[in-house]
Amino acid sequence: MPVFLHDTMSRETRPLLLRPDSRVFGMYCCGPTVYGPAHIGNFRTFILQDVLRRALETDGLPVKHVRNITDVDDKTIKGSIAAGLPLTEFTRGWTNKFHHDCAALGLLRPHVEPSAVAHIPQQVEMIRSLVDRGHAYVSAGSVYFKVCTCPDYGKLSRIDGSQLRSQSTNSAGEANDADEYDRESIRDFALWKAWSPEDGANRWASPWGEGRPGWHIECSAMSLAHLGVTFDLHGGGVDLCFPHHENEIAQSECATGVKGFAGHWFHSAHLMVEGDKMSKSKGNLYTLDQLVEKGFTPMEVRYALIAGHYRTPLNFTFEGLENARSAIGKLERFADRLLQAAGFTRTDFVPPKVQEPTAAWGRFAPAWEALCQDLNVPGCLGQIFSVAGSKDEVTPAQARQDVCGLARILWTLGLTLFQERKAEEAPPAVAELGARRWAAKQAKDFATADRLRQELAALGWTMVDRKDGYDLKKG
RNA sequence: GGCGCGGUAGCCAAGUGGUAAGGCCGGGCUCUGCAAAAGCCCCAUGCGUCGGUUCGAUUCCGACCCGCGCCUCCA
Repeated sequence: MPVFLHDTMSRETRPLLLRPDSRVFGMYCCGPTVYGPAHIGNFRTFILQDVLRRALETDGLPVKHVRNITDVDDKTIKGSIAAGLPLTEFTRGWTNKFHHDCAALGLLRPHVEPSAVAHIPQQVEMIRSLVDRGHAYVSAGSVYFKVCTCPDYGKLSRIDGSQLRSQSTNSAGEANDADEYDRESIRDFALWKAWSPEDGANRWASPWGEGRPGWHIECSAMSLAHLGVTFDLHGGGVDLCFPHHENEIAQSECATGVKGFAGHWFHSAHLMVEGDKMSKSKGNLYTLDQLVEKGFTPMEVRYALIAGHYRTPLNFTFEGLENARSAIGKLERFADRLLQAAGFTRTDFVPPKVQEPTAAWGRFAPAWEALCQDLNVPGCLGQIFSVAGSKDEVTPAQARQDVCGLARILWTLGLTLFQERKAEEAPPAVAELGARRWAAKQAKDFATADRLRQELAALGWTMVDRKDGYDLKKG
């Protein structure tokens, strides 16, 4: 069964298939701007793209996943100058941090991760083509895209360009950039920006003088370089729909003369935090590190971020994170029972051949079908738990099929079970109390044992008895 | 104003023209010296409001109310 996905351009839910003349499914995703740590809102989008890619691979489609690194723009230049570092050194640090977080969250590495600063010649080339074809003009050393030369501009977001509200001030009430005055129309956007003193040493040669590329052009140039004139799917957060993706379409189609830039548009909804829009001023822009510091595992964060449908804004809350923790625990216990019924051990719980189309789904076929219906992750999770709670008697052979199906579905979701949680080391005084209580219990001196339990509680520790010993937990 | 998304139990969240998955929380039970954990059971005559179509609508149509996002560089 192919994966069906809603397409922003056509507003239809269509199957994702290999094109007749193609051997690989080309997928381009707008990546991070590396000027600081990515926040969980960024990661929601990247995780959703990861789930989509995994679903396609599970379906047996060969995918080429390209996700760029935006390492030359206003923010990276400003950040590097403030940090007193060369641009590439500054962005390398944040790129490494991004990769580290991605690995922790279980994201597959894209097959190609092109850097914008490493593709300046390609961007210049595309701009030159646009100028040659009359789709761009030079003004004061900058180059702008002439929107009125692109009749179908606005087709993705269905915005009628001529009705764009013109504004001479931004949302903060400040006058917009001086370069506004060099544009022929408010709708036109920069392809190349002339060097200005605040760019410091960051300047590149071009036929129009020294400067740097505009923002939108990098994705057009890099998708062309790595996926060709047209490709299968383009993804990003909803906010990129306009103007970024709209501009990409205009640039690419006008530069190559070929329509149908991307076959499918995948936009994921934004994240809210505790009912509020995420913003720096509200201090609710959480990073992975901040959540890990609060004791949550990256897997719990991943679960919480995929627990809502990708086209519905998700309200990220600590309650949701706790919910994810309980749910993962339940999944792990169920997997253990299933493994046991199949005569397997935990180390067998890996899906080495997820892309094997003949691999079994067992009772997890409905869970997979949910994913195929517009990447319905919440529906998929519901199906998994339905199996977990079912009273079906299963034979060992059926259990082995189920194990295969569960492993495949969890791989597709990118959920890794049985990860060790770092146990908090009990201080010596607490460990001493614990040992004394255990001894008292063994001696059936329950009065002393209960007293010691209360003393532990007073110190903020809980003692959990097992058959053969005990654990000390904080809180 | 334009474009778009959503309103389903205490919270989160699927879904369907034929009478509401699942998770969390809560309640009960079992087990356990206690506690915790775990397992089992229970938990929306109801799906924003009002009309319409229909044998039948939460699901289709219309209107309205409410919340949210984007509208030039935020995933």
